[in-house]
Amino acid sequence: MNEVSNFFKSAFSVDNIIFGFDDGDLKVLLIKRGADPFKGQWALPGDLVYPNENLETAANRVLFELTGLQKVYLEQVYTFGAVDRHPLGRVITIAYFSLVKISDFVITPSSFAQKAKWHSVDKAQEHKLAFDHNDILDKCFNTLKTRVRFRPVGFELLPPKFTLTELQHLYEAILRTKLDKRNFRKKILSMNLLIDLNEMQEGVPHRPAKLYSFDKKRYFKFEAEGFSFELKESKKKDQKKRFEELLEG
Amino acid sequence: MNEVSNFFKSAFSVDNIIFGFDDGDLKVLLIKRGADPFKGQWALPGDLVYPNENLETAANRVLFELTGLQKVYLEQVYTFGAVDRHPLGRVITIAYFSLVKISDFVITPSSFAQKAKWHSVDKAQEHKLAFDHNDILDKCFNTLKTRVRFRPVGFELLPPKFTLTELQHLYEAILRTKLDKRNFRKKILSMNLLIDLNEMQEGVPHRPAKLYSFDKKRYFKFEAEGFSFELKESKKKDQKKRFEELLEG
DNA sequence: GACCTTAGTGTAAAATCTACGCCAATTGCT
DNA sequence: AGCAATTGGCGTAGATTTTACACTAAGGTC
Repeated sequence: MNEVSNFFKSAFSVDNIIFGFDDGDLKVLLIKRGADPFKGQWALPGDLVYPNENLETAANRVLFELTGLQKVYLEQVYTFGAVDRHPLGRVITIAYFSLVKISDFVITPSSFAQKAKWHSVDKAQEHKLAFDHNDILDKCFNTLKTRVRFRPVGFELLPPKFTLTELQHLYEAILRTKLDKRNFRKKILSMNLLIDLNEMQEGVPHRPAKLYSFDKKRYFKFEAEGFSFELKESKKKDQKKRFEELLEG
Repeated sequence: MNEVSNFFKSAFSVDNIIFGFDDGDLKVLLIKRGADPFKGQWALPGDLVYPNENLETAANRVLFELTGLQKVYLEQVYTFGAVDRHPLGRVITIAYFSLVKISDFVITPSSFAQKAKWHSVDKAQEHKLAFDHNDILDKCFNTLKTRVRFRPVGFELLPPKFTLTELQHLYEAILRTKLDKRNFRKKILSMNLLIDLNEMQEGVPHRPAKLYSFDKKRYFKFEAEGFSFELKESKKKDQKKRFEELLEG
């Protein structure tokens, strides 16, 4: 036990929590495991890290093999290392979360990806996932929640052109709260992070909304300076209640 | 390379960034390495994680062996896993930071601890530390900076009884900024997290200050509810400048 | 053209944040 | 005893930010 070589008998993996936003709903990409352990159960996509591979490289690899996407938002969240978390040996896992635009997403032909499916986050949290993946999902969702309040990462989840209402719905889905429309717009527009495209939605059965895109330059400038992106939820009680009813119904 | 057994040839360690506060200065505990690699260089205290040991247990163990302290604030920060970060093999390290009251601290007789020394964080950042420990220190210091703005973790660094000025100096040392005295007091007191002990400082060569302690009950209550502890720095330019001069001088 | 749906907009009151200066209490020195 | 030196402790007015809130506009469908 005191031999150094005894320590070099463990492995590490990365697990990816891939969030997407579609249909007013925050989703997470899960795969159905084809092999033991936990064969047949839903799990987070992940893989062992190659001996000569950096952690972030591994996370990007998993993401790419599954979605065909590169250069998307990816952030290390937490490392899970309970002794018994993996039935085959000592394997700790480093959890990353990434944000993808579902519109960009195409199922890749890899066998890995065949069994991938978007689940709404609520539903996924109710499932019994493989390994300690429920813990990992919870932790990452919480991180996303706080992240979105202080960094404008939400845009990573939207298509290149979006309406203010879509943006608001995204925030509401992540924060699981209802926001005041006028205050939300005021706040977002006052940051000057949006570019008004002078285009309109088309083919919607109601008044079309203006389309905006995200001003990356300004984003990086702010980020360098360090800024806060906090959004407060409505404090009025009935408004909260109304939203809770919406969530339940 | 595709044999699973090939993956089980790596190890992981924990590294502890132990912050303390003394003499108006934020400190970090470093040890002088007694063995290769990096013999004679300053390094963060850390150790390989035992095969049957949880990560947090390992971090607590390192902390205890070095300081004799248990049950102190400890938080996982980030995992560093560059392929070449350790000269002897593939070793990734999970960085934890902890906050200790220097007043509680007694040098323990372990050989490990013999070579431990508190360094002011600025100075430590200027040193060339072993491994990638400079990166780790920077990351953890930044995490502390943001943590302190939103959670009242600062109290973990102070003795059980402290004055408002001491508390303010602590915040200023961590945030590396100057805060307005009256606004700081107003803000802190308005949170009702402090207990007025109705005691005074003794033996100081000036008007003695009131002593306060931290109200843990309220802290946990707030934490459960989720609250913000943001403190804004003074916006007036000359005040900022004055502080920069202070830092330099 | 009636109706349905979502888009888009302003304001007043409340709360919070910011800047700012002076007297009080103690020690130590003469 | 008196004075100098040091830090403690306190209030307010103006600016800014946040919050609550409701109606008209535009387009599609039938």
